[in-house]
Amino acid sequence: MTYFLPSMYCTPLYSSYPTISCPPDTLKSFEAQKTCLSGSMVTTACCFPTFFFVINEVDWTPELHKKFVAAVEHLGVDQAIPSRILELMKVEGLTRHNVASHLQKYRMHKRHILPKENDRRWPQSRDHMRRSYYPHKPIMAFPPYHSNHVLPAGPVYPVWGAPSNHPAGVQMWGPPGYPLWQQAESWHWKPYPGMPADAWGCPVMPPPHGSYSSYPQNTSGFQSSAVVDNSYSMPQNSVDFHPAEEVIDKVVKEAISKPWLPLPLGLKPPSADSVLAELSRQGISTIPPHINGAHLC
DNA sequence: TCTGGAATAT
DNA sequence: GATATTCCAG
Repeated sequence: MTYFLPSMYCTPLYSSYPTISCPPDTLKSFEAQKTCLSGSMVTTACCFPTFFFVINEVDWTPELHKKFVAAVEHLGVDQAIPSRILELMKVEGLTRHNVASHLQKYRMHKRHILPKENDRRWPQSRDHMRRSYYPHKPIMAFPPYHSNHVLPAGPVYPVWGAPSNHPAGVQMWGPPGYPLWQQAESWHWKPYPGMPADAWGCPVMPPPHGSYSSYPQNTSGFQSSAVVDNSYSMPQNSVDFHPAEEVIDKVVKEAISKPWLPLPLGLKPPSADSVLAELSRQGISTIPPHINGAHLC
């Protein structure tokens, strides 16, 4: 899955580092930030002079998974092959490979779960009970913060998270008539490691003492002060809640103004080929020198 | 050459 | 553990 973030999140500082490696902790906290910022999950990111790439990993949200299951059920188990599932799902950006991979897992899960269900039709683990209270991931794409950000005319990223009739913590393996599947404890919505489950879509809240300069530049600090610490609890209905964009802005601006401090965003570059292909797809014919010929991986 | 599916890598 | 990537048979 590919999408862009507004250029404001790509600083000149970043652009001087066509190849950026980051420690796992940084990348992890970057994940946490993205959760706050967009409500979407991805794992690989790269920053270029004018924009910020996030590529390649599909977030199989409950909503997306439901589409997948609906397609599989519609086709029937025997006819459910990646290309046809993809056709039925009608999800822009999703590839046959993505679907094939998910289908593989889906089939493995069915093989693994169904025999168990004969013995225990209504598993009610404590985890499941807790997950039932997880809020929805927010429906939230990046607003155009600045008019000069480099973004395609239309959204190029899928925005999952339409409210469903099911708790967001529940992955629905199987057709709607089979609640036992959606309660399979081995297949569930997972929060980020180190983050409380109810931090999904957690808006970035200001620190209690009101000074943004107290935000550490390293992301573990950012994470602990703004994301993981849910003492800044969000409203009950997180779907309708918008993050404190101005707070995000300030954090980013501070990162720009203090380039000597560690970067707040963990960046892991994609392959040069995928970047060039994406640029081409976006109709960008002029390849910035940072990208063209840069050592990207 | 393309596709699906299993195995393997990340 | 989840997803992507690779490999191979059809």
